[in-house]
Amino acid sequence: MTLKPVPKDSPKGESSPMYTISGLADEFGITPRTIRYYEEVGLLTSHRSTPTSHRLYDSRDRGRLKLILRGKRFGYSLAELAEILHLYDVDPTQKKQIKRTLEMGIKHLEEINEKIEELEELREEMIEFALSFLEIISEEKGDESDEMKAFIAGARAVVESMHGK
Amino acid sequence: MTLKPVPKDSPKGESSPMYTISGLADEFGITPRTIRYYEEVGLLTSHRSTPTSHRLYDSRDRGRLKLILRGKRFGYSLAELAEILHLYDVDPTQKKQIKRTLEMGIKHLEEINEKIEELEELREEMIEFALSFLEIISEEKGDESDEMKAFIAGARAVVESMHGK
DNA sequence: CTATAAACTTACGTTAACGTAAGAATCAGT
DNA sequence: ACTGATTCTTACGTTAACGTAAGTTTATAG
Ligand SMILES: [Zn+2]
Ligand SMILES: [Zn+2]
Ligand SMILES: [Zn+2]
Ligand SMILES: [Zn+2]
Repeated sequence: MTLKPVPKDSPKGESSPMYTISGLADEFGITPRTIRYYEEVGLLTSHRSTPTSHRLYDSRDRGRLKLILRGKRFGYSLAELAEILHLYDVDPTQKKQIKRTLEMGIKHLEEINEKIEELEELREEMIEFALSFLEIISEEKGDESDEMKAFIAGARAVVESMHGK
Repeated sequence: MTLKPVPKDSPKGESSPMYTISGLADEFGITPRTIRYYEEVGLLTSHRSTPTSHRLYDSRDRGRLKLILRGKRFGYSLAELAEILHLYDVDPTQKKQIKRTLEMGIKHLEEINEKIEELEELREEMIEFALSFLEIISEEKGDESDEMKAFIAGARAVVESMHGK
């Protein structure tokens, strides 16, 4: 009988969970190269026992990576993300940085609010269009099969349920 | 006295408003090159009197451009946008395309819904962080000027007002 | 009609964000 | 200690989405 397999991403002696580079890559559907690149441009950090050993990541690094990937999905460039994530790096005891950090943070929050509003507008537009599309093809009722009619009715129900939030 | 200046983007004899390429570019804060590029890759169309004359755009083209730019701001690639905007090109009398078009449209709508949820999560995370940040610097009350105190109070009010939607 | 201003085509240049390949080093299991 | 799987560094390659420059053509105002 072999030893209980230790979870690959939680090396034994450690107190907090640690992640390998390919562990994170697999989890987030990216490649190790991407993670190394983020470190290369100063967006992410890793921890090594010796300067030549393999990279390890703690849950804080993991959270930061998650934020980076999330930001990317909303069209932020890595440069913008570096600016935004700066908020998470500031030492709250350094009075000098506080004001600017808060200003930037609030500015970014307002940008996010605008983005949410715009996304909701986009959804509304698409919904309006889909509904008018459904309207048009319903008026052309003729050689439509029962299956097609059912499909159209189903589609209309789905779209309607999204309408008005 | 000169003639009443005709709006640059509404050539005289036309019934519906027409836009020039730089008119649209200025309006949306992009360059003519970008608009030509979108046409080059088949995302946008223009209308010309002769094959060599200047490009003109109607309000439908303008709306489409607006959608493209909006999509870009949410991280969609031009290829993805081409797929999404396909919904607007389909002939509703072509039974064959209807089903697939509706399926794609609903799929994209669901993606947008997920994006909105994710964006709201991101906002909540940032708000939580900002609040804890404000908490920390408030506990270190010592050599803070009145101006700084007021600033911090103001920031907290702003962030609080965003909290919980 | 002429002179600018805009727009056109063509084509090469640029940048961000990785991909990919090669060879060396490190780690994990036996 | 051996071995196969991972990871490492280095470095050149790639792609999307335009930027930019040059020379030409088309529109518009006087
Ligand atoms: Zn860390
Ligand atoms: Zn509506
Ligand atoms: Zn048109
Ligand atoms: Zn909360």
